This record gives sequence, structure tokens and C-alpha cells, in this order.
Amino acid sequence: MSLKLTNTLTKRIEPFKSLTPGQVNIYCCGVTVYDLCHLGHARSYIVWDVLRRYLISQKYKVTFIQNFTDIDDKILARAAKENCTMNEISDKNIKEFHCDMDALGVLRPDRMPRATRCLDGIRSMIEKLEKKGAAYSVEGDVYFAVKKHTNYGKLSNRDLSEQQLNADGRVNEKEEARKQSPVDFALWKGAKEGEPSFPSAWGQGRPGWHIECSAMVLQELGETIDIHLGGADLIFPHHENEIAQSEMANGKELAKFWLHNGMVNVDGQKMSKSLGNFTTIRALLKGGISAMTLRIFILQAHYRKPLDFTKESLDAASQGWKRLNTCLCLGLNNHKVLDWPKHDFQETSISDIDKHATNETLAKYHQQFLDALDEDLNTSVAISILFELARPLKSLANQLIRDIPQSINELENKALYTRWKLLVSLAGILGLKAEQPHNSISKKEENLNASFIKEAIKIRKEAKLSGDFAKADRIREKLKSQGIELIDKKGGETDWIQN
RNA sequence: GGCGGCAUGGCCAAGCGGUAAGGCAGAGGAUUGCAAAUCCUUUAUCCCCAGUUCGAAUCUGGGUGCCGCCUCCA
Repeated sequence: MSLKLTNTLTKRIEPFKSLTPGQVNIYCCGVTVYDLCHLGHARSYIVWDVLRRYLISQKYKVTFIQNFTDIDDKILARAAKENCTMNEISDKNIKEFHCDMDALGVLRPDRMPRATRCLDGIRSMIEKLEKKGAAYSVEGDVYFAVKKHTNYGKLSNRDLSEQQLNADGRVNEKEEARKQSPVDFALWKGAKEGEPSFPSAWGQGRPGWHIECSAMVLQELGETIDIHLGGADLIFPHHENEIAQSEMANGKELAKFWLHNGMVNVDGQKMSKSLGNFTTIRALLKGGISAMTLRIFILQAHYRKPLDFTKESLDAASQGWKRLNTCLCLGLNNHKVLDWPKHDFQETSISDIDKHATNETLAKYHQQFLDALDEDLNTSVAISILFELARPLKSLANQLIRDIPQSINELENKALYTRWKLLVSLAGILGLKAEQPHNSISKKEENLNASFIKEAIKIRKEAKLSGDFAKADRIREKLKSQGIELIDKKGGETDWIQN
């Protein structure tokens, strides 16, 4: 394996090599927990989930840390609005975050530190910076003196003298006056009236935004980590400031690889809270978009490029997933008919795929899939290989669902089983898992629904027999709009599945 | 103004110097109820101009357009 990744730090695609063989330490910038997550967040965490799964499949021991920013102006504003405490807002949204990410099949990070619970590390890092003369305190605030850091700007490739400082004129004049330079940023903010605060050597206050990540990386993973992840909008100033703080405090390079994902766009513009053009993950899932559809949608584009969110592209992903899903379900639902070994999805190990590639064609697909991911996580190509693998399986699946299965000789059957296993394994690296369509419904709805559908099928059959196809089609369309798909089989029988 | 990214068929999207993956939609054929679902087949010379090269969507230079960051942001 030779994984190559685009490193924002060097502006190049370079071979990935971990500091310790077989071990990868990753830190991923998490969310500020003041609200539900939107599709942009989903993209970020799904993409990095694939990176993680891929590394694990390549036998790396991965330690994945991701933070929660649980103190911030927006959380406080939300708390004031909802007349509750900051902690209540944070707790609630952390729960919601997990709910969404679990639904999307994003593996939970190994640890998820919260800013308010890492204050010792934060304070001691600020003290260290102060001792080194890289930080100064003014009236309860502490600022990082950017000019002390000779390499400032190395990540975002910026010359500070060329920047339009505070471009929007959104300058807090009081704060500006306290700073030695307009580019300096807060490490610690003195407490304001009525806001939650924490004790420190500089008085009551709270940490600035950037310092928590620096402190957590050190606390959880050490001075230098393999990979630091985040959205492209964090490159400046957040990651630049992290580098400045950590490298000044520790005297060591913060991260070997900096990876950044592209934004999700709506009508060509970045999806963001402030523009109000966001769609939450929750709304999408509730609206009937399946988690795996979102995964396909996101992974069909390269992670660094902007991704336009439109109804059309989502529909396309949905149709594509439907196709793939049929194939992934094949061996689960039909193993008896096909005489395939019973297969439990939960037990599919994503690091256990080598032995499945038994023939030349499958070995080729397998290799192409791995090569694609090696090449800076080309998930788009990886997915295309899943579709190639799926084609004959799709054919088989439809024979089973709709017709009498044709006789397959033993050799073919075995090859198809192997192909299916490979498909399941490779899909697993992308976090794509079968979503079983229900042809039996939960007990609660069973009586209501099943008999209703049965009745509808009966009426439709009568309509068909009497030649009233318009009526038959109306019934079919009506059920379809309710997620029930009718399938006319040979011999006049009608089956149904719920999508 | 500074830094960075992008421009490929109706839509989304790969491609990293040797002659355009994949998905969706469309078309034709099979099947069917002149239907749905399904299966098979099928559709591009890559924003413009100039250059390098035997050969460029891919490299260089110059345009044009769009976007991101410089302020909270995945």
C-alpha cells in the first residue's frame, strides 16, 4: 500500500507515512455544539470516516480524537434565548450530534474531549506561552503575540501585511485597543457580566477558540501527530493559530499532515448558518433521504472539491444507492435460495478482505479499488468500482425478486458469492452498509398496513383483469407515493416491497 | 487588494501526457397491459486563445467566468 494524501502544509500530494509504524494518531476539529448539524458537517465527518476506515482496513491502529467546542458566544446566545444554561445547550446538542453521526454510520471517535473539561491543559499551555514571551495579558484577557512566531502563515500561505484586517469592519474596538497587533488573537477571555466563567491566573474567564484544540492534541495524542483534519474554512485563522500556539509552546511540529475537506455549496455558495442556506442532517433523514444515500452523494465527489447540493444530485444519488443496496442485500435475503453461507453483516470485518479476491477479475477490481483510495482518497472511482462489481449481482437479484431463478451452475454460483462478499467488504470501507427494505413491517403497523396493501393489490388485480389499466396504475402510483413498490411477477402474482 | 481552488455530455462526477470511469436522466431493443419494475445496448473531445510535444482534457503563458479564505464557520 502506498497511500498518498494532499497535505495543505506542503501544498502537495505526498506519500503518507506514520510517525510510528502501524500506528496513526489523528485529530479532527469537531463542532461547536449550539445547534443541529447540517449537510456540510456530514460531509466533513463522512469523508474523514472513510479515511479512518481505510487506514484500519490497511491494518493501522488508528487513534481518532475529535473535540466538542462547548463554550462559545453562540452557545451562550442560544442559552439566553432558550432560557437555560450553557451546559444544557451543549449536552443536548452533543446528544443530537451522536444521534446524527450514528445514523450516518460514522464511527465514533476514540475520545471526544470537551473544551470546558480540558481547562487545566488549556491554562497550562497559556502559561507556557506567557513564559516564553509569546503571550501577554491585558485586563484579564490573554493574547497570543503573532509576531513572535516566525513561521506564522505557513499553512495558509499568508503574508499578514497583505491581508485586509477585519475586512468587514466588525471590529470590537475595545478589544482591538488592548491588542499589541491587530493580528493577535485571544487565548483567554476575561469574564463578562453574567456569563459562565472559570478561574485562572488572569482572573475569571474562558478560553479562546483556538487554544482548546492545541491543548487537546497535546493531552490526548502528544506533541506531534500524524494527521490533523478539518474543513477548508478552518485553514485560516483556526489551524494557523493552532500551529502557532502549539509549536511555540512545545517547540515541536504540531502535525505532519493537514487535510482539509471542501465545502458543500448551495446554488454555488457555501452552505452556512449565517447565510441560512443550510439543510440539517436531521431534516434530510426525516424527509426520507436514507443515510447511505447521503454517503453516496458525498463520496461521489472528491473530498477536496466543492460539492453542490441540489435536489437533482441527491435524487441521482438516491437512485444509485437503491441499485447498490439491492446488491448488498442479495446475500442476506437470499442465501437459502442461492445456497450461500449465511452471512451476518455485523461480522464483516473491514480489514478482512484479501482472501475474497479469488479470481482474476475480482482481484483486479479489488486492486483498482485500493489504488483509487490510495490516490488521495479517490472515493469517486472507488464507488464506480462498486457499481462494476454490482452489475451481475443486480441481475441475479432481480431474477430472484421478480422471476423464477434461472439455474446457475455451481461454479458460477460460487463466483457470484465471492463477488458479493468482495462487494460487501469494499463497500464497508466506504461505510456503505445494506439498508434492508422491509417486506414485513413492524408489528405495530402490521395489521393496518399489510392488510391495506393486500386489499389494494386485490382491487388492482381485479381492475387489471377487467382491462381498467388506468385504475390499476392509479393504485400503483398511490402506493408508490407511500413508499410501497408493487412488483408484478410472472404468473400474475403481485409482490410488494417497502422502500 | 492578498492567498487558494474550480471550469469535462441534459445533470452530478473521475481523469495527473497516449487518444474520455461511474451514477442519474434520455434513446433503442427484450419483457409487459400500448404500464411499472427489470435486463441488454447506446449518447461527449473536455470554457476561450496561443505555445511545448510525434501526441494534451491533462504541461506552459494569456484571457473569461465562478467559488472559498482574509470575520464565527465542517
